[in-house]
Amino acid sequence: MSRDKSTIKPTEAELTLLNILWRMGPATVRQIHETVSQTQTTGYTTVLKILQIMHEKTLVIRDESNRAHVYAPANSEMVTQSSLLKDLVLKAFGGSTSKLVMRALDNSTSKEEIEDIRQLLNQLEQQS
Amino acid sequence: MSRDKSTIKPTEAELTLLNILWRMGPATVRQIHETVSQTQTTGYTTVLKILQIMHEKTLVIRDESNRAHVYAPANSEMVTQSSLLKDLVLKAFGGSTSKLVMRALDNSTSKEEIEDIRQLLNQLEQQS
DNA sequence: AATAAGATACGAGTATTTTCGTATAAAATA
DNA sequence: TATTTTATACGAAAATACTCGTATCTTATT
Repeated sequence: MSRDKSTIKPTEAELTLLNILWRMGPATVRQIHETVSQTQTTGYTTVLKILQIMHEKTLVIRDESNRAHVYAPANSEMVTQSSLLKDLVLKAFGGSTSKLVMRALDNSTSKEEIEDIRQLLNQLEQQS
Repeated sequence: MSRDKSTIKPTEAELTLLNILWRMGPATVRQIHETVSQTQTTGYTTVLKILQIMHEKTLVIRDESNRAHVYAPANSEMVTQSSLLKDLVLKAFGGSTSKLVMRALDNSTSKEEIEDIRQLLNQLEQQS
């Protein structure tokens, strides 16, 4: 049961930091650590280390021109979300995106959300 | 960055075996291993061990009345898919299911799929 | 200039997941 | 009955992910 190394799938800890970077924009380790600390107790050097690993994996880029390096996501939130969805579609939905979509929708979905999705479906139909 | 132990989220290897069980129905280790071997090279005792761990975690149930135990999923494919989606919504879509749905849909979605989803939306609207 | 504060690098410990070899028991077969 | 085949259990190694302490360097402060 080997893993696919071609896909750059962030681990959970990495995804936590990516989420912060998408919200904050480029940030130093200190800034990121402060934000993480609002919801978790994680050491400063732990955050630093994970960012260094993410840099090796090219999940983030960094500006080293100043002493405190400034980290930024290598890929947009959109691209990463799509990648994570693609992975889940393959591993849990037999490759069928529509099955995933239909499973995601349930009676907790609001009228507004339903309307938003309808509009997107209309747009997609026009394009094809 | 600790993990949530309350949620029973299968690991990747575990999900692989669950997929097989959902397709095959209840099966022995040997049967499961044979199926796994069609796409991967994994030892017999590796599959056995993972099933034993899954049994401890109650991801599967098993019938021990015969020498060769018969394993079956503890939860339906539907329940597990929903659980995995919920997890992804929280960790990568800020808790918004509609954002996930809209990201999942793109111009590779076929007309048939679009129509299927439309019908589901109609049904949901009626219920609420 | 000396000291303190703040930064990165890096090794290594811990936890989790995946892997498989070996021991042992039960059943089939010779 | 003896032997071979086929099971499970279990320990532990290997791979991956997460955590942090300490060394070292740079900048700021006294």
